[in-house]
Amino acid sequence: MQPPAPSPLRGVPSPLRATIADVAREAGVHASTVSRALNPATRGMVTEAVAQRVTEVADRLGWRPSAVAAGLRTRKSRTIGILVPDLINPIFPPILHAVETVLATQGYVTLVANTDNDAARESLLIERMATHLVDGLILASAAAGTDALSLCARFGIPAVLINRRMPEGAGCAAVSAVTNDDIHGIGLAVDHLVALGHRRIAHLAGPQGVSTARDRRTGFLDRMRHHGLEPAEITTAAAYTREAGRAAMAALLQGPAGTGPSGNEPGCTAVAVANDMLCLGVYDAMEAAGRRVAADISVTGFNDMPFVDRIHPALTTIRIQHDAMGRQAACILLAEMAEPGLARQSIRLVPELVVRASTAPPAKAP
Amino acid sequence: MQPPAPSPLRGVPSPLRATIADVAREAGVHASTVSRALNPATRGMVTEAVAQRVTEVADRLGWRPSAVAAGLRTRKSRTIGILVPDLINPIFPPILHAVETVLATQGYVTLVANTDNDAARESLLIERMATHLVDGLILASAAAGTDALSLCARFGIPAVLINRRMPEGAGCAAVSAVTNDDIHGIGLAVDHLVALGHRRIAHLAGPQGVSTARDRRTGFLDRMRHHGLEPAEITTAAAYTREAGRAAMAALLQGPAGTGPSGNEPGCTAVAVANDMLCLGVYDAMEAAGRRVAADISVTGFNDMPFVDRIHPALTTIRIQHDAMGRQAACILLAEMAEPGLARQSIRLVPELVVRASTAPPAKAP
DNA sequence: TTGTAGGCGTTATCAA
DNA sequence: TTGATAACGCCTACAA
Repeated sequence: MQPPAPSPLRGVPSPLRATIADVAREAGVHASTVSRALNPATRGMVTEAVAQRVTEVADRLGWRPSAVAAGLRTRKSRTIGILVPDLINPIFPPILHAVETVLATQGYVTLVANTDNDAARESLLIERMATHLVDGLILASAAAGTDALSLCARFGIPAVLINRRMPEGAGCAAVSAVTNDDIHGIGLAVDHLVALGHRRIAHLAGPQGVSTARDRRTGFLDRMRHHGLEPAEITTAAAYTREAGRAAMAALLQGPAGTGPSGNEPGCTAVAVANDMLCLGVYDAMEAAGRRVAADISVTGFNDMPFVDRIHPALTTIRIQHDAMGRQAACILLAEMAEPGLARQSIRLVPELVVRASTAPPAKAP
Repeated sequence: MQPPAPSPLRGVPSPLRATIADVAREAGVHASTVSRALNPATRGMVTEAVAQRVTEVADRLGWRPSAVAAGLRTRKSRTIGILVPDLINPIFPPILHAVETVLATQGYVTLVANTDNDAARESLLIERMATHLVDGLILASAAAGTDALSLCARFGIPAVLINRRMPEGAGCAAVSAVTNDDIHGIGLAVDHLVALGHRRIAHLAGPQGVSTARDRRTGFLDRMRHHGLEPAEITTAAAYTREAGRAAMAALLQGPAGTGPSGNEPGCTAVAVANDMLCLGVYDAMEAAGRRVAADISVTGFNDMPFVDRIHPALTTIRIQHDAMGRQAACILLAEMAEPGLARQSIRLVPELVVRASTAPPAKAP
């Protein structure tokens, strides 16, 4: 009969919000009628007059639906989770933004969580999201050997991989994925360097646990072979971070013993790096070693993440379709949520080369 | 009697997970005993032998707690929400990371949502999070004139503001906040420019809806007055984005009619910009106009966001304490969740000047 | 220490 | 079209 206390003491477990029962009492109808009137999907089952009155009362009492109570019955939350390995990497926010934009049009809200590249944390987050009844999951974090997909299967949560895919024939349940054509992308970098005249080209790879890293490495080797070249060297960074990039490049600059002209020179005139984040560290290492990017050693990145057009020298890199990637993933997820039996699909987006100032013809041998 | 179907068809609303009742039946005890045995907080109320057996059965059946059902009773979720205005701005991820790290130690999981600087979306997200029973909220997005705080109060959700604070005496409920000393920070930039010999200094301000923008503007004016200088010009960018920065700087480069030596010169030799994101646009505009950063016009930023040490010329800026900001906010939130009556606190962190290459003495008049 | 019963707020299935 | 009733899965007085 009373509206809920107007300003409940914070933290006191009193009835904070009006419930359907409150509205029913006040409007003089049964709770189930209120439920029907207030739920857009069932509003048609109720006389317009009743619907109006109920709505009016609900507004007056400040009623809000309890997603928890509704979820307990319906197992739905109109919420989608996104797992990201590392929000600090600027390529993810634009992708997230695209995902959110699409999902918002369908009334879904998006919750992002950071796995920090930690498989245990990833599992915890998936469990937690499952328990909060997310209707679907977008995984930008899943690495091979992770429980992510089996957890999704166990909880019956539709999931779409993004940016990374599971190893072919890994025996795990089929999932849809939206990825880059990483093999093609790194090939563009190699072609560009070769066209500039480089022959001794190194690859600075990322941690091989994820498909992007493996594909870029494979693609590098393939394309070098295509040009009849031996890879000068392949180093693997410990993580996709600036610091790991610096460390890996520092090692590479030492050069394999006896390869360089003076025996202690880097064995390459160009490096195709596995991603832009690593490139920042590569620049750091080169600066520390007194080498000039482009003039001494050409560098290519991957991702065209925001801001790399303004670093110095501006980075030549492979642009991926951030926006399309997010949009496609969201669309596939929506489709699979609507129709769970739908065939899984794997979309591979085509990247393009963006030439800037970090690449140049090799310096003449002294 | 049966464990739940081992591999339930996805999307079919069958009993996906074992419930406490299933475990009880299988273990030959009552459901409430199972509840007590499985809840760490009440496990002591049960014989160790029973606890063991119950746990074992629960594991075997793959039981998972349903946060939804539990939340419906307890109104708790051990989940914290974070609202961010724009994930694409690289200053937020490091702050989020610090928040997550602290909260994770207490067993809380963190869910991030993007408001996109949209008040309506912000309200929707808060409602949605409330309805998902987040135990607390960290708001990096709240602008003046927003419903955020009243929504939190209505739902009884403890909240802490971060990076921004509410206007003093705005009549809104008191909230704790962790911010920068923006007034001091921009003062450091002015001092630095004045020390270099600049007298005609402009300010490129951010949208005045948020406290950071207002404080930096105020601080700029104060400090100029302190030095006995008139501000050369104050332009306000339409948003905290690179593009808005470019547009604002382009306008500023036109110069107020007749101010420059030739009547169409910019009326300043230096610009103190309200944040680093805008600076990227400032660089763009200067490049387009054929002006050199530092050599022609000095530029200072604010935030020391990741990567600005590698743009060209490296940005002189004001470093804020990302990490401390996140940590402090998380700690305050934890304290206020534990003890709702706690006095609100406002922490202001002290920023520092980082001198790089985007500032230099003013060019001699031709 | 364990069992009993009732309820958290909503929706779904009946019957009227 | 509306009302009655029973879940959804868990927690918690209270009683035994």
